[in-house]
Amino acid sequence: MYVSARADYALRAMLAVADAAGSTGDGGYGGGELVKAASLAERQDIPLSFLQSILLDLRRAGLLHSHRGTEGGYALTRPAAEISVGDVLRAVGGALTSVRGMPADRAGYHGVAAGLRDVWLAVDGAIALVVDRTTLADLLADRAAAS
Amino acid sequence: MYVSARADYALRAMLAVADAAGSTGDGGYGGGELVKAASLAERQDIPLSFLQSILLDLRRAGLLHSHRGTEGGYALTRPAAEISVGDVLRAVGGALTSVRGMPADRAGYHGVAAGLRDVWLAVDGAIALVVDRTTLADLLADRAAAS
DNA sequence: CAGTCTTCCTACCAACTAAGTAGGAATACT
DNA sequence: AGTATTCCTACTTAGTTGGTAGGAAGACTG
Repeated sequence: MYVSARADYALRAMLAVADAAGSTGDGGYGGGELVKAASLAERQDIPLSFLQSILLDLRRAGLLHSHRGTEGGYALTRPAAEISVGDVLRAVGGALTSVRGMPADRAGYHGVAAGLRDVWLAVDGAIALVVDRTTLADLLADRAAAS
Repeated sequence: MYVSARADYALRAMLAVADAAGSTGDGGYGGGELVKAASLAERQDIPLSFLQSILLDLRRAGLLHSHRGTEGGYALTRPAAEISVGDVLRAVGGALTSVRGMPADRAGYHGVAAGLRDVWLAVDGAIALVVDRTTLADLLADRAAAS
């Protein structure tokens, strides 16, 4: 699996949003707790203008809610426990497994290589199992337990 | 997981070598059954000169044995049942999982994102389980069963 | 209503990687 | 000697990724 900078930043930003809002005690989910893009960029060392285009993807995917203006910012649309790592990856990246730039399920093998398609599908399923099982809340809890 | 053209071609070439030698009845493993690069290229629609650089990788990784000259060609160094898909992928591609171009185990997260590293390691393990369990012989057998 | 803050959106640039090509040197057989 | 084939290096080309610039649109304050 290849994790692009875009996907990596997206996850870190989502975690930072969940953490900032969650510190108020409502489990990371509350309409009033908006976090500014500049604050996220600073806390996770992400170039601001690049981050903004990523936040746009996340909003279009329905994972974030945004608000403009002086007291604007971003907030989760669902509790952190209901957002999985896979949700975020698919919001910015497309398919989890790709063969030569195309999704794994349209590979087009022939002859002796016909069995490869099933291997890629099995890999895709194995990855999905891991990333869909892990939620943002899990990752934040791990951190709290480790510190 | 991203499967590059190089990795895809490598697997198809290895399968073709195993199949060509295996048709003699010795299970795909015999020093005398050399397959020419041009023959592999034609059977799996791979650009010949590109294939040659891939075969070189496979030879350096110890998966193929080669012989020059008029009756030259390539053969497996081990029976097809002892070569896994993962062996081939690692021969041409490096790490199975990479984050921003670097191996998953040296990610360097801080703050709220610290838990991500464990996610990537879990993904890497899940992929390895699939590709190391599947051998070239398995794939050839699947094809025989399906036809 | 003017001013300020922030998100929103499009277009663009630079660097890198992947994919594929070309040409020749070394080796093995006849 | 001649021919066939692997071997190896260097190069070209096209696409993607990572990142930047500059403004338009909306939201609050006074």
